[in-house]
Amino acid sequence: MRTGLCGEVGLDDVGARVRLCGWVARRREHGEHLAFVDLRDRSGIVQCVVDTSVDLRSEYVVCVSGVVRRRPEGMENPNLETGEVEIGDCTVEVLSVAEPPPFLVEDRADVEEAVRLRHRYVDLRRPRMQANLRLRATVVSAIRRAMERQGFCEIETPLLWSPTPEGAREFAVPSRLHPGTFYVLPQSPQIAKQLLMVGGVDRYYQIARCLRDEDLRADRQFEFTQLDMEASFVTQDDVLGFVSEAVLDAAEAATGSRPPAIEQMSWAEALDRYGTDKPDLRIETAIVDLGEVFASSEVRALAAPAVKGLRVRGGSGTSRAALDALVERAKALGARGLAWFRVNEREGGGGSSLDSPLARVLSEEEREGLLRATGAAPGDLVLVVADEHRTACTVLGQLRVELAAKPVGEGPHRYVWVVQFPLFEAIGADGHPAAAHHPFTMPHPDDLDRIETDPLSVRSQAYDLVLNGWELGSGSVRIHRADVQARVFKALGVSDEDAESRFGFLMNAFRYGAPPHAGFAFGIDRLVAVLAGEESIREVVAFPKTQSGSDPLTGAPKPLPVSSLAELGIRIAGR
RNA sequence: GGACCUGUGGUGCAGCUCGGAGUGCACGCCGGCCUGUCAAGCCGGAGGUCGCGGGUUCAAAUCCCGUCAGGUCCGCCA
Repeated sequence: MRTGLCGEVGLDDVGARVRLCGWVARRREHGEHLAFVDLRDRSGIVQCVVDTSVDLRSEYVVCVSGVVRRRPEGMENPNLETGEVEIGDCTVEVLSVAEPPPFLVEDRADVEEAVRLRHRYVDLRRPRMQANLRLRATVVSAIRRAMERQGFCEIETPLLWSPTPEGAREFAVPSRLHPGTFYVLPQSPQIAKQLLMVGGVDRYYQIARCLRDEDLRADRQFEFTQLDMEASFVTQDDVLGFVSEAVLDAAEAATGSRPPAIEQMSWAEALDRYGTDKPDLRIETAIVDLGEVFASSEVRALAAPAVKGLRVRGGSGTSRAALDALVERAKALGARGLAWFRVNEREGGGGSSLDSPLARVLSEEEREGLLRATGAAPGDLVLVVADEHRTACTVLGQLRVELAAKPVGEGPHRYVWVVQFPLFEAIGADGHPAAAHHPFTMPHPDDLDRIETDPLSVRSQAYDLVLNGWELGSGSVRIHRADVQARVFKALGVSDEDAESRFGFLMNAFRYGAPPHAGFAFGIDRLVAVLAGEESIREVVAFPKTQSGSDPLTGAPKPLPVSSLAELGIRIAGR
């Protein structure tokens, strides 16, 4: 039907007769017998010179036949990829007429989300969305090739799975053949892939759809896509290598340049220096320890298990009102308080002076120590939190991001592996710690003997992949030994009966010869969003849900007819 | 479950503090003019349940309460 794509016509084609199909993006008419029609398809836009009288409106679908010619001197359009040529001697066939679109099909049109989603098929015609969808395909393709090259085997796992309440809320699917019982849609293929390892698959991967019935966010949809992988007879470093290869290949395919090898950082260091387990390394400043500086301080506000500081470059101009707001913000984040120091040029030059309510009560050594430790210079602002170690770090970490946050599309892509997560999180109301990753995560071999005596100090062999402050994914070396698993379950307060009813089939499988195995999963939507410079993964999903989980295009979710409910053995409460 | 922002012709906004006739801007749309435009230009025109419901008031887009929708975030997301 066509000889090529609109966006690919160039000087090489001058003189060629072409047939192009697409949508009428714009038309500029000059009297009855001259019109410039911008024809758009997925590849871009090309100008067609139409000198016959045809009624062409926005978004009509047309087929244009004509001859590629160089534009007359001075008539080139440098803003257009195809701006040096145009299609002349055009005959136009209208394939489909169109009503005026609900909004302009152009990138610069800023339209409310609900309107875009209701007419997503129009929205998707915009160059930005076309580029995002194709970028996503490029990324997925590169990942597949990297995994295949490394000997991984793509295997599909069931969408209709067994309820194994474990963390995220699951979507339930009623069984028609067994009324009153349910399948669930998988939060991830976690257990299935571990069964595959027992099944001798050795190296599994899947571009897997995962479903979690949790509240939505800019970086969270009910359905999302992960590169899910698992391998047997491998170490943590092997897994990091496999995934790095896939991610770097994908980044290279997407951006044209290969990022440097992905660095590693311990979870403890991430907390200490960035106050979070997903540090945004584009922001230069890190949190510094001021414990020594204020070790013997007389200032009561700074007496605490930990004193941490953050330099805010160029922040000395921050107004008193804004500083008060920062203090309030720090308190809202859980800190006892927040001390601030505006760093100014010392009167008469030479050195720095501190402007702060605390400046007078600090000793000379403390003032100098503060400046030295933070590296602050005149023009900067220094924020200090004295509190429990974790609180001091997380509060300053949050302020660091809020004060210096960069748009997703700005700056380099800084990948980092965060390793050596703790095995357990804080003791819960039931007197037991919670699994930081999941209950099948292998403890760090050096920490095995502390599972019972000091569980919170036990490190795990779990790891996260972080990109510019976005958690892309996580994984771990799994427990394959029944004795270790039993100890971890015991520490978590999971009874034998509990373990049997929730994970019995996995534990059973392990009795028949479980290889040591480890794996990882990362969110492709998030990776693509960052690579595309988009703030929300909705921009890289063809048909996303709104924040309240509805789809303005289809109207989902909707009630089912009573007859359907009856067949499923379901009665809606309160009717 | 909670906090905040937004909702005004098809689209994006202004108007809202301090109530006084649906007032304005840009784009789009319709008609006319126009043979080198390219976010074409010029002239003319149409298009509104100010999200919805209630309250206050002589009078509500504007103030108050509720509610719905979209967004950002907290909780949640092993």
